[in-house]
Amino acid sequence: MDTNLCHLCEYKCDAATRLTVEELDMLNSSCARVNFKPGEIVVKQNALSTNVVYIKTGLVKMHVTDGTKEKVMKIVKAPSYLCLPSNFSDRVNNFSATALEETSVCFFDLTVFRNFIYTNGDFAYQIITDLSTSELKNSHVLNNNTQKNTMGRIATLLLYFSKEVYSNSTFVLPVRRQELGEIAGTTRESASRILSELHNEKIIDIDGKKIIILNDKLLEQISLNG
Amino acid sequence: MDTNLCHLCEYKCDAATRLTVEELDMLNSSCARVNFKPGEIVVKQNALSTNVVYIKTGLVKMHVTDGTKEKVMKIVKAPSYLCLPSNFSDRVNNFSATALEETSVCFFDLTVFRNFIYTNGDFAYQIITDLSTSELKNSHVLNNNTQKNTMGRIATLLLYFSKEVYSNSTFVLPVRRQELGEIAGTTRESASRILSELHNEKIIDIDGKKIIILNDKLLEQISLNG
DNA sequence: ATATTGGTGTGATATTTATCACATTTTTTT
DNA sequence: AAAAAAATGTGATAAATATCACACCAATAT
Repeated sequence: MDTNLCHLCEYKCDAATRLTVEELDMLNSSCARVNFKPGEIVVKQNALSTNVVYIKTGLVKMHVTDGTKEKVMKIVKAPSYLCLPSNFSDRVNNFSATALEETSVCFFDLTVFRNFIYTNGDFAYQIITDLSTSELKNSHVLNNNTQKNTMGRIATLLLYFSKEVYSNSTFVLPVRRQELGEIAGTTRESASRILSELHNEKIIDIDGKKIIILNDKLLEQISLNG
Repeated sequence: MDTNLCHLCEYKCDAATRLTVEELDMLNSSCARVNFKPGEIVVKQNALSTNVVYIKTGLVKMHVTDGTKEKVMKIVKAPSYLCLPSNFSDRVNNFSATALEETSVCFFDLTVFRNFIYTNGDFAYQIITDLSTSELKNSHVLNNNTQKNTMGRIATLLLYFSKEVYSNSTFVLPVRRQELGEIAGTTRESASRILSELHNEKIIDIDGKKIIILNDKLLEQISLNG
């Protein structure tokens, strides 16, 4: 049996569960499935945004560059759409997306997807809910990045990986120190130094990219900032 | 003639122009129109988000507080919806909104509004476009706030007021220095100092809250950051 | 009109963070 | 396995920004 059919997909997003079997078959015939390895580019900034990009499994970072500096806007965990705002506004990708782990992606035809919004109110409503949730998450990122000191931001990031991504107090960082800094809005050196500090204070254990959170309470405290 | 009818409204948003006369009449009967003076609170953080809030004219700031610090997330200029993401996700206002200038607001019943999404694909599509555009704008704010130094952020803000809000190289700041700092993610003192510096370098002229941009090119340059 | 309050500008200083430099470790290539 | 390249940790220093302090001005209340 070919499990590569949209209506049999076990990674359907909330919106897709609102589609009829016929609609899912239409979606299916416009769907290209691609797997990416860590480091591979899924979406390229400034390219035309002609496909809806949906990650079924895996983890990616969304990032922008202005030519010199590289800023990681956010980490996106599957299942999730990657570029809906670009799809529906200026049709140009505002960010690049790079896989941090083995990631499986579906590319859908934008026209097919767009028609569902017109013809299936349930689907449209769910997309609106998704966009809304995503925008609020972004706001928290903004708040996190502008109101906290560097250690608070790194702490928040470690907790995010531990709780949201890996659901484990032990995990392997999917990024190197340089990128950790870019995500937290600081430098490689500062990121490294702060990990050391957290280690010295016995809040985390470090072995290369492997992190063990020893004192969750305290890390939460630091994350909320001081 | 009663011009206080939605279908006669001259400040209709893009989405509302997709509604039929009948739908606009439904909207109208669920609409409460309120005017706010500068400093008055339009929407309160943590209150239930049971209304769609649409600003027809005026200017507001969206802000959050964690109990101690006050962070201005963004300035929103009419015409615009204020809280769609809160309306459609957790139904609790994630931000407060405070009028910066005389602002006229329509409060719509969320249920009526939500029904239009199910029944009018054109309307739904436009809301999705609006949310998308708004999310991308937020991303730029994030980028602006995390990648630029303080002077760059203040310069960006002055250019925003000049170009986006007042369409004039001379304008009256709708906020005091304290708030200018909060928007730019810095302190009152730093904001004040940077205005002085820009003045000393003959890039702007200052008379209290009145600002004249003298060297637009250079201010753009600073905004892009150095 | 005077007193009180809130807003502002600016110096002095402390704190935070970035930058530079380089030794060390880890990973990749040949 | 050896060599080369990339990533990391950490000290020393510089730069940016916040904090504290206080004088001054403007608006508002008494």
